[in-house]
Amino acid sequence: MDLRHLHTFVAVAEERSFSRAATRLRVAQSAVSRTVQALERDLGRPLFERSRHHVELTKTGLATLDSARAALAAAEAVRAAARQTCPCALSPTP
Amino acid sequence: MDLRHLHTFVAVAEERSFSRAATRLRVAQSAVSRTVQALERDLGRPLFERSRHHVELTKTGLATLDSARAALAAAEAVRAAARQTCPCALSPTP
DNA sequence: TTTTTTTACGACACACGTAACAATG
DNA sequence: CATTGTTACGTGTGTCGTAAAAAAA
Repeated sequence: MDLRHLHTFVAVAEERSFSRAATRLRVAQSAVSRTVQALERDLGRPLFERSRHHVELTKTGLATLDSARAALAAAEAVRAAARQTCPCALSPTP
Repeated sequence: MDLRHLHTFVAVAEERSFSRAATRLRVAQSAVSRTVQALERDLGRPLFERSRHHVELTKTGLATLDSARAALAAAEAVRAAARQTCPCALSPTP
């Protein structure tokens, strides 16, 4: 499980398009395709129904989307928690 | 930000030792050391106070630990949500 | 000396971009 | 023909394990 995978998954789900997601993420379409494949392999379920000209979420994709967003938010929260400590922190334990 | 980094961080924090964390995670100590370094570099803050014979959390490390656990749990929740859909799911949209 | 963390080195896996393919409208 | 998603290939970055180094009890 990789946060980058989830980020890509959410982008494709929101854009309903691999190519638009690629544009948004500023990577090549092939990278998006492979990343989603990797996540689907990891979860053991297809996340999208690829019909040549439009992309649709599977049931699994739909059920997973919210928790994927939550996981990304949780990761952001980690960064926020670290930043929240005093500007340039060591803890001298005085 | 990488979930593997967080996993390693939590292990070291719980064991208060790089070497015991390495044993628990079944990797070499050097890998643990480098992974924690990478996370600290990513967050821009030291997470541990290394005194040769014992490891202690910095303020940042302490403030970050809970959210790190939460992020790992959120990632697990993604997997659970995917598994929760019917045994071997496609969505035939009938 | 034993135990701890860090650094150097070589090997392997993963992800990227470019480019070529396949398929639909 | 234009657009969309996938696959092939070469390249670079990251991570691993082993091994050596540095420091303290």
